[in-house]
Amino acid sequence: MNQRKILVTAALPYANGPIHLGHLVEYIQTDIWVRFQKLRGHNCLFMWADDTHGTAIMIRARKEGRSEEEVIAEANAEHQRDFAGFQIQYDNYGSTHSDENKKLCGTVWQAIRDAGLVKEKDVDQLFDTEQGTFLADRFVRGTCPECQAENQPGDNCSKCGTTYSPAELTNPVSTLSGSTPEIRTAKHLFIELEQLHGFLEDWTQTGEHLQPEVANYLRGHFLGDPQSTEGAKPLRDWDISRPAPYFGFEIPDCPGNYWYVWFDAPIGYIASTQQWCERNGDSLDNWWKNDAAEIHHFIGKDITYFHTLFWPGMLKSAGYSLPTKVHIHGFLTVNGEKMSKSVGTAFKAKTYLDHLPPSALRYYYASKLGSRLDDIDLNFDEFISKVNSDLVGKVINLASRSAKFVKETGLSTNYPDDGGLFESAASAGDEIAIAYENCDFNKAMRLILELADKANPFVENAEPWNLRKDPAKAQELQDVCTIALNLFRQLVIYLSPVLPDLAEKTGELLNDPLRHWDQSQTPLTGSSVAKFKHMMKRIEEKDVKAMEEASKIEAEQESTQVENNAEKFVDSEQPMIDEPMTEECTIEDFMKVDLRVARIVNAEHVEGARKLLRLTLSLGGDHRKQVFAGIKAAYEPDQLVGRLVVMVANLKPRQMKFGLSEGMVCASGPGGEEVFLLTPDEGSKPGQRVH
RNA sequence: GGGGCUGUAGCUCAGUUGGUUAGAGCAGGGGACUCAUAAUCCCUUUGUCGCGGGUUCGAGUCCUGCCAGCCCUACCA
Repeated sequence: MNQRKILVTAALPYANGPIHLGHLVEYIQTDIWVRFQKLRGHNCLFMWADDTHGTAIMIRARKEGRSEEEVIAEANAEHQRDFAGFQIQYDNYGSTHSDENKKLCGTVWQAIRDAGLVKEKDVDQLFDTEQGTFLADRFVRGTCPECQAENQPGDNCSKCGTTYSPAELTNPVSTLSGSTPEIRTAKHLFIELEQLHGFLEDWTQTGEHLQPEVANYLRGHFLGDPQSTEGAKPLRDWDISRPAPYFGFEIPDCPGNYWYVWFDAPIGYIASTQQWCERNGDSLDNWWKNDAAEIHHFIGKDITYFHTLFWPGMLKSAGYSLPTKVHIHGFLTVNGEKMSKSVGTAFKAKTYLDHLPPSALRYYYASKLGSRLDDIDLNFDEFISKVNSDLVGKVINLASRSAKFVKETGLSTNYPDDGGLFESAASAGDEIAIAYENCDFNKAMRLILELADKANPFVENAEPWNLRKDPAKAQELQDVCTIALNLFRQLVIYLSPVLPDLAEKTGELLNDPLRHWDQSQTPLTGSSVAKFKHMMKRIEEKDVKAMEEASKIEAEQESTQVENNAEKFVDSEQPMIDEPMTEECTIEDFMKVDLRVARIVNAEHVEGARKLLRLTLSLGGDHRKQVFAGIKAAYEPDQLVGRLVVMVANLKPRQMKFGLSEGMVCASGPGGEEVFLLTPDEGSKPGQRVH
């Protein structure tokens, strides 16, 4: 067999959230396919990375008060932890926020420029003045201009279905700050994809690279049919830039503008490969500019057009290899329903692993996954019965019912006559391999289980438990068990892309590691047999219930947080109207004000004062400040003693009627009873400066 | 609104270029066995192939209309 060079990618997980069982459909599918190719002896690489750019990450970092780099580093670690937990094995895990990626983006960009595909257009977009950012549609809500329904999303009305641009909304509100955004015009860069129409028509419609329903979808929706009466439809220009602020890479020849996340994300596939090449002394062109190397992308149907139109267009323009195949899968439903975070059916990878073994899900997905785009359903009753009856009851049962009879003797030195069982299972290998190759994993599993269904009756008829009672039949007993264990081993080799763990344990049991598909074609003889240990536990309903329960609790906790956030979003605009924004100041201006954390060590009423309390503030050590604060109506002195506040420490002391005030305590609110002191978060210490 | 995909036994699905009485696993029923993680083996019940038209000697399979579900609908991802 010729050794193929195969480069595989899965969609890049977005660094803004945890991995859940829906993601894992794809990642497990990809991993199985990669493991299968490696098992067949091909030179196969799985190149992967986190997708790190875009508004969502930027907003999240702001909310959490840390840098984007911190957010994505944490996500990266969590993601890789989850993948390890599910035995997903990749050759490199990079990040789209890497030097390699930045450079490659520049190269691809230049090529696209040189090809004359880039043009500039002005775009009207809503701008959140409070957050200082342009708003993507999903960060805007407002009243539908058509039917007046309130609180509608930025792109179309959920009541009447009208589509519009966010700028057309009546009373638009930014969901980030609750403020009213204004329309601003900004320059955007576009790629004129239509110039590549002919190429994309050819590439998508050859039938080689895409599943037929995907090709139909693209033709029906984007490309049009040149043969039809309506003819081809022009492809729209692709808006490839975002004005600052944006978390991403700044476009070198267009300062102040950044590549849209979907531009740099797929280039991350190449960047990840480059990291691998540098580590392993290989050249990038060997993989991405080499007709002898195949490139396979695994993605979900939601990101079809990025990978089947824009991406091939980019690759073509930049002179890289085009995808050999884009494998597109459907979504996961849970017990027949769409996954839902709020109901708690979007099970996190970690939650699953806390209660259930990874192999079970890997096998269950494999038994459901086909080469088409149908959604697959995770039904827990079926999950339990499939794993238990197929794997434990049928496959592993072969070993557990025969291994201990040959623990002393090992396997027979010559493979006995098994009535052609091994031979016919060996020849079924080709069909199973084809099913794997075509991503028809469900078919592969069906074929393998058919073999198991033939192996068990063999043991049944041979009755090794009776043979062992008669010392004269020792040889026969060893032969029967040699056959049973070889049939078992053969099944495990076929299953090993799905169940690497089982393959490992089987290798140990029979003292012969399973490394290559071809080992399924020759019986193993004369090998010693180790003491049999359970290779996989039956799934118990209580474990599934425990996981469901844990997930529900997580969902409830999160939804409380979301509600709290939602309240912020309906905030009144009144404060901003009452006190409009002051003029811009520089960082230097700000730094003149020395804000410090202080502890109120004493608070008392001031005789004769209507509004003031006398506070004694400690900045640590002997540093004390006396401050008269106009908060008498809002706070009782007793409530204040001991708590931390923020004060202006270098304010010029001011002689007041009742004494010298040596600073100010920070508070918000219009005054009177509505005064709210600022409180530093736990952990801050008196005397620390606020930056 | 437009488009894609799906609809076969209680459940999950196979059904190749249209060709005899439509299949498998699980679940259900009956029996056997006891080596094995209450595992295994044998036998067995179940279908208006979403609905209605059409093409054909013949349709689960092709065409068409309808119904239902899922998904997509480009400066949203």
